[in-house]
Amino acid sequence: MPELPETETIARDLHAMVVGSVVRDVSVPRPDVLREIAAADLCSALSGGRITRVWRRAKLIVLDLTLADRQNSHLVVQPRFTGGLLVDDGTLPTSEFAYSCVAMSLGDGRTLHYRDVRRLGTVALMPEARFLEYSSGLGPEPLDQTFDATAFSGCVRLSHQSIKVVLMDQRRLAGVGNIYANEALWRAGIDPSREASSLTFAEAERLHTALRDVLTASIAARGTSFRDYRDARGERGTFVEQLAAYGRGGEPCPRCGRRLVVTHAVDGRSTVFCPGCQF
DNA sequence: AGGGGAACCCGTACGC
DNA sequence: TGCGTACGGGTTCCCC
Repeated sequence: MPELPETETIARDLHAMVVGSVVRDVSVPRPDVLREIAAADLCSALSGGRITRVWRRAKLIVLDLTLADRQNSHLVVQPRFTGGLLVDDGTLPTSEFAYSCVAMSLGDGRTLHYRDVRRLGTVALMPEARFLEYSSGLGPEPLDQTFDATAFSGCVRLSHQSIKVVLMDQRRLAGVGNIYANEALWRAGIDPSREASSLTFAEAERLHTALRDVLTASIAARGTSFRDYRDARGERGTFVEQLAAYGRGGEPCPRCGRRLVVTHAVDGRSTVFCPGCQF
């Protein structure tokens, strides 16, 4: 379940590890993870390409490539629940790659794997124009310098849906999933089931700060490893220790001591909130 | 238009 | 014990 902080961690690590590398050849043991391109076309397109940057957009890991035909293209990886990118320098046990879906051998002998146990994650190769079109369908980045409380209020308070659903709507706001929606709402003291348009500007301002704070703190802790998530080195993030609400249903609220409630009534997903101090 | 529901996939947990 | 089945989870697509 990598959301923004986990994806950011993977992208930063991976950038340091593979930027400048040339892709030698590609195999696709499980082609059903591919989108927008067939396996044979992916292999021929990537071979001889150079990785110029690895970065994050929303919950996506984006590998910028200059291909052998000099076209700029983007390998867009969406890990969903169990997907991840792993670099094998020859020292990792082969059991780690039992679920490899796409394997790219690099010029220096290492191999970059997209690994995904349940294969709900996806990998797509997008030419520049297609990537821009795709990215433009996603909302603004919550940690962008220019994304202030006014901008946040603007993209959130127009909706008649619940504020939690709106926070997780990738077209309105990029990168927020169930964990950080729950946490931000707890930090801001706002009931997840509130209609988004009912928030005052002051409440939106509070939620904006809470969201940015929780995302920033989680990136500093290298993300939340709740179940499956591992970073590009196969290691867990430690932010799970700092979660106040998510995964803590039934425990006392760290702020007011009332018992945290779990409900599925808001959006069919697990929602945890404090009935004592979230209004 | 915007919202609801199904499909995607398989390890895990649970029931018999 | 061994088999069968329900479940979860984000995004996309289809339909209303």
